[in-house]
Amino acid sequence: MARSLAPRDAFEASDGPVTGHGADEELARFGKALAHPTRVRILRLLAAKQARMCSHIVDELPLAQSTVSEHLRILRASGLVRASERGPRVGYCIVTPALRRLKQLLEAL
Amino acid sequence: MARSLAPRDAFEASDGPVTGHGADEELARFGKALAHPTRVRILRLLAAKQARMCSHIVDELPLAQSTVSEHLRILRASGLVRASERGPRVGYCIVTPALRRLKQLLEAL
DNA sequence: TCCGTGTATCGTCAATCGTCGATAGGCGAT
DNA sequence: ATCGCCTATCGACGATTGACGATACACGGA
Repeated sequence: MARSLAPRDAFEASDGPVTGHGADEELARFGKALAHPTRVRILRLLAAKQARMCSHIVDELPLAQSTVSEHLRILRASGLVRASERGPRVGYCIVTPALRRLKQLLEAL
Repeated sequence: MARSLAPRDAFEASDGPVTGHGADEELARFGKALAHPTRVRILRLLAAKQARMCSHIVDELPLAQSTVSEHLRILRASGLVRASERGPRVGYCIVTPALRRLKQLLEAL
């Protein structure tokens, strides 16, 4: 199942090379995060700080809570999004260095 | 099957808005193209002009010709890659405006 | 303590992906 | 016209995704 992919919050915004096999994998991970319109939408909501909690996002989208949670998991796994630790009131936010890293990787294309 | 996704060479490097539903779809399409390490690798090969023909790429990768062809199809469908038409000797290349558009969409995040 | 709120995970299902080998089709050269 | 090279498509397969509802889990408050 999909949930086995990333038990916890995932990767660093590695500062390594922008080409080569490692960079290919890294860029592909980011690409995967962006590869669904819903996830792009969620990123925008987080970037605009129009949402912080999962429930806020659920309110904005025509999707079940579990589905949104799953998209958030994928975003976390990519490193683009971070959950400000646990409890029922989890605050999500964009990981700015990761976003910068993504742009950097893309520049190398 | 996967081939039903894009019969022909695909989308323009639209110059439209960088936010909103349309932009979400557009960015997701680019994301999908980047979402596999092999496709990133192929993009690099094309960008470096180390490859032009499908067969060149097949030589560089441990994959069957049909698999590479499929990845190229997906890249074409995203608009990031273009096939310079005609014949058994198809030359592939990066579509620079599309790449620029991708970076532009990403900047809006 | 028990309740309510907010998230994550599970189990399931249909759809899509990534891969291959086989095969079809186009064009240049013989 | 026929042969060979190059690419696209087909059909199959196991794996993964995206979606849901149900359920388990964690914490703050009554």
